[in-house]
Amino acid sequence: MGRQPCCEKVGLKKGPWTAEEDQKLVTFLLSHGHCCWRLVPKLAGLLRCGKSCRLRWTNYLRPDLKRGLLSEEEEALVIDLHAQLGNRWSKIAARLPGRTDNEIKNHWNTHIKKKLKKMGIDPVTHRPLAPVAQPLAPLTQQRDPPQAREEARCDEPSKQQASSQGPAAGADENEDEEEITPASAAQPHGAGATTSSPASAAAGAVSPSCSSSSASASAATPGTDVATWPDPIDLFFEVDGIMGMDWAGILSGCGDDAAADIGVDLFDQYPGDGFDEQVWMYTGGGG
DNA sequence: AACATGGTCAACCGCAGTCGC
DNA sequence: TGCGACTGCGGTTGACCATGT
Repeated sequence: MGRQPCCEKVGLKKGPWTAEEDQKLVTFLLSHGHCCWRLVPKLAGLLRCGKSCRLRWTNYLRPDLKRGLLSEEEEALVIDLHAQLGNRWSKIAARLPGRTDNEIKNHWNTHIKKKLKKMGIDPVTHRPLAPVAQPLAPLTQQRDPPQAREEARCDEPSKQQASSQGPAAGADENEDEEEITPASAAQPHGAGATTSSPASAAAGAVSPSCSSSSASASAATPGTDVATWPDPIDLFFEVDGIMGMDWAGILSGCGDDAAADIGVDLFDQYPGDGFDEQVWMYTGGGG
């Protein structure tokens, strides 16, 4: 007994959004907010399903979105959070103001994953890929310093993710929130300040971070020790001279293009007059 | 200059969780 | 308490663009 589709698919448009559709959706949402996504397309005069509208809004039209490449701090944070949370992109995205889960997921799959692999790190487990230069020694031979234990611990969430995401992801939702709360609390959504501090905050206040060099490790997971594994994030940014890239330039050059691509400057239409991003975010969320 | 290949990103699909009746 | 509807999430796909041959 299958579920009903989220909307009547007959006659509904699919595929890339046009500038006109974007404009309709933004105009509607900015003036009405969204009470329930199912009604949005009808009320906004769009031949799309609500789900599609929500996605478009969430991933592309939201005023608080940053566009462009992730900064190195953001990448570091993503790696760090991924080590803790696994593929829970929405959770990770929640720690990066202005970034969407889709964007982070894409960035992970296209950039970070490759870099990690190139470095010989398993992007899933954040551990060295098995039979490379330094095969894992038997546990009894591992003499892991605290730092190594921290990194080893990063394996836990990933393994849960890989093996049994369901229970881990579902039942522990609140626990996760609490666990990482220090980081998230320091980063209200839309704050726009993306620095490395959340990562280190998470690292220090929460569970040991993969990127952190702080020695707070206590409960290493037996069997996951990696004796002399370098800090993955430090290593990551040494690869391909990423550190040397002109991130600021890249970032500054990207934002406008995205808007130009859709042929409409969304927020030219909604100048400061009556438009407050912060307020709008809550308007949209609250319905 | 044309074609082939690879990379990136936006969007869709299906599942799971939550909420209301 | 059970059922159905809605929302959100993560995985996957397909189109577009850039680069290499």
